[in-house]
Amino acid sequence: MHHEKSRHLSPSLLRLRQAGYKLTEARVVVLNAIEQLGGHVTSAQVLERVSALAPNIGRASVFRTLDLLTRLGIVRPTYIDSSATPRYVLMRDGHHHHIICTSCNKTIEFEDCGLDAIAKTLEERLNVKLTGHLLEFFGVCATCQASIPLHKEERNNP
Amino acid sequence: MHHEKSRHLSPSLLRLRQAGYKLTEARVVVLNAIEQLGGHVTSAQVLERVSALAPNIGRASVFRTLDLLTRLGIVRPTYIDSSATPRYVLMRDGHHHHIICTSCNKTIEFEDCGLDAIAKTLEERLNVKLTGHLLEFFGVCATCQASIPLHKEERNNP
DNA sequence: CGTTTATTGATACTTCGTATTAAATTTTGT
DNA sequence: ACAAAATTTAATACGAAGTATCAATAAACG
Ligand SMILES: [Mn+2]
Ligand SMILES: [Mn+2]
Ligand SMILES: [Zn+2]
Ligand SMILES: [Zn+2]
Repeated sequence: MHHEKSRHLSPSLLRLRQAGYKLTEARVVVLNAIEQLGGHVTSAQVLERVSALAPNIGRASVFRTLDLLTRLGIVRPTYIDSSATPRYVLMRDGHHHHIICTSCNKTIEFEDCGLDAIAKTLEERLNVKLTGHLLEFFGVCATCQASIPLHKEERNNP
Repeated sequence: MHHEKSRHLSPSLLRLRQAGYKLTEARVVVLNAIEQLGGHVTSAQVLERVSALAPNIGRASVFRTLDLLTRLGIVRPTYIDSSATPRYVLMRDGHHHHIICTSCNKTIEFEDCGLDAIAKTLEERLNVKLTGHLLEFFGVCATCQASIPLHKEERNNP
């Protein structure tokens, strides 16, 4: 990470630097890993990919970086299936929206959210400064609706 | 949990039973714990409260129940501060909305969300059946805006 | 009641994330 | 380009959160 030109930095790296954090190899590689993997990624996936890209990077640094990225709103942890470990998802321009199928745990991303109006209202009403949001819908995807009921809750309703 | 009358059941317990699950002591007590605690609660808090209410209930049952409640959409895990363990929040009628202050991690709940329109659109466009949603805004609360900048990102911007 | 079946409690275990600290890197200023 | 100052890191050992297992129990339902 020696003497790199700032015009070649990804938006995320730029934000990191503008927030006053050093642009270290660990941070750059973690971000690369997340971007390469795409979508919702677990820390385990990030760890694996990072050590493929740069085996020297320590496990603690990966967790530290995930934490930092979260605090800066670059990334957001989300709970998809079991009560286990979170999935991290890149926040594009402060926005992220998806639907989680409660039957198969598939996530469906979508782009449009009419949230700017509400955001503005909240900012005025509560005196807060909003920088991003996560919107999750829960429900049953088309495939799962079509398939034979697999789940007890559906079995018992004839 | 013997022979209880269904008219005295909380909405959550009703949902549990209508989904075909047995109304066990562990489940009832975990739900009581969550409702007593209120707001965003960690599994540790639930464990503690549960063992105060009914010391015989095993730790695994608490986690199993949190899992089940999540799958049924009665409760939703949310990530507030560190990258550690999730906080569970009760979904009231399928809705939950809050603002998380990225500076002090305080959460501000709010009621109104104009999401029914978008929900309907998505249902039609994607053929999904939606049952609930979580909406989180990120930003800086009034108090933190007023206070002297504590964070590096602010220190470095004169 | 008694039968059927889901669920539990106890415990041992795995795994994820963290604390610690000396060493290495990044930044900045000359 | 270089060195000083400050942050960040890698390595490792550690702790705590959640899980697998399974015999024992309790809910549901007639
Ligand atoms: Mn949006
Ligand atoms: Mn809502
Ligand atoms: Zn599905
Ligand atoms: Zn705040």
